[in-house]
Amino acid sequence: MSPRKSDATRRRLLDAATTDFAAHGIAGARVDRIAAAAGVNKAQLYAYFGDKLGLFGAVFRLHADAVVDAVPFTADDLPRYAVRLYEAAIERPELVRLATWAKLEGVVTDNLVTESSAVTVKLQAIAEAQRGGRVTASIDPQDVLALVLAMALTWSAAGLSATAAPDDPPKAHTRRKQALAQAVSGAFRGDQSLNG
Amino acid sequence: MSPRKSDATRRRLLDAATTDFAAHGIAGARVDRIAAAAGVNKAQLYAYFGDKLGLFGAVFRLHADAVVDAVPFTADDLPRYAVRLYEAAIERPELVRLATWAKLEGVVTDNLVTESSAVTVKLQAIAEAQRGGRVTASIDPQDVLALVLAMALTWSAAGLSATAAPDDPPKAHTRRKQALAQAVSGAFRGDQSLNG
DNA sequence: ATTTTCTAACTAACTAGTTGGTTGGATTTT
DNA sequence: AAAATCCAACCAACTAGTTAGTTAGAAAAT
Repeated sequence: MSPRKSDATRRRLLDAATTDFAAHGIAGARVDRIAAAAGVNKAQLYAYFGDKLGLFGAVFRLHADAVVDAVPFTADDLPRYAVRLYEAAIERPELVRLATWAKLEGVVTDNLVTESSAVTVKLQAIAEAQRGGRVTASIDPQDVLALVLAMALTWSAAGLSATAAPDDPPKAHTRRKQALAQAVSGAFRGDQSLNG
Repeated sequence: MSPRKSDATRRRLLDAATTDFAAHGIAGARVDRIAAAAGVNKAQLYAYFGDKLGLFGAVFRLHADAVVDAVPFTADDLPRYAVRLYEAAIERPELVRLATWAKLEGVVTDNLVTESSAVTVKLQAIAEAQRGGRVTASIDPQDVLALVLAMALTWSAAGLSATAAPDDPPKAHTRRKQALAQAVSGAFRGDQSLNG
């Protein structure tokens, strides 16, 4: 039951694959490059993960779980959730890049962040916050979540605007986080009626 | 001075390239496939556009111009601008896909929608609306524009949520557009003080 | 001794980009 | 007007290198 050597090999492959898939996408990633970076023979890669897409799937699941575990959802405080997401997307941009590529390359049918079981919980929490008047009830929970996500990832690798980097001046981060919090706060405010 | 035959060839190449680049990205696109789809010999493609990246650049510029021409910017009515963008992104999703891929594949240094000269005009219009109290002054014009863009493209090919399609039920489009307009309206409202 | 983990070498198909030459219509020459 | 010349547009076939995926067997662990 000691940690088998193959587990370390697997791990090294996943790390190298994360880097390569995040940098180049599925079509652009190179199996040889991944194997070389991991210091693992290519045949091992195929033994563990079946094929290139299987490897991508493993990488994707790994990081999706990490983000869900790391960023707690607070339906009663959406601005805070948005800011947490902003920070996570900057510190570890891999998942956003992987997800964006997966979507563009069509390896998922429709939505991918929105289809996991963790999303159901979030939607229910939003609905509850709406009943309590803490989030506007005139926007569907699905759209609330989608918009918060989009706003939080405005400056991420998925966004079309300038991408934020960890080494940006602290003032820039603060400015964006305040803008984000204020915008999210105003967008879903529950105690007033607005017409579009 | 009659329209030269080569113009039609060029056009067919650009059309085919748009489809292929939008569908598969730069690395995923295939020069042979594009030439075949256009009914044009591959050597012509290289004669006209230099190389694969040159072709991508031509395709990208073509669609970027089309969108800037088609979607007028109204700083005094950001919700309306957002809804117009939502509609444009659904009717012709090519540009969003092309831009997203360009950003992911790193063919642009930092920002790409944000670096054109058309953006300067928009930023100035936002600043003016802020001075008039029609847009909140506590968010930098750059961030206002970035957030509006991100919100409008929430359900586009670039977003991580479910992608909207032209043949979605009209009710779904209406629901999303209302949600978008309300959220944008609340996010940048100028006549009240909100703390993040 | 036997199962598991690893590896070098291989293949068949595919890739972006090039070459050398052909076509058909317009311009110039006779 | 007929023949010679010109030229942009066109194309089949090729090159040189890369690609995902496989195989048969060595090394190591149990």
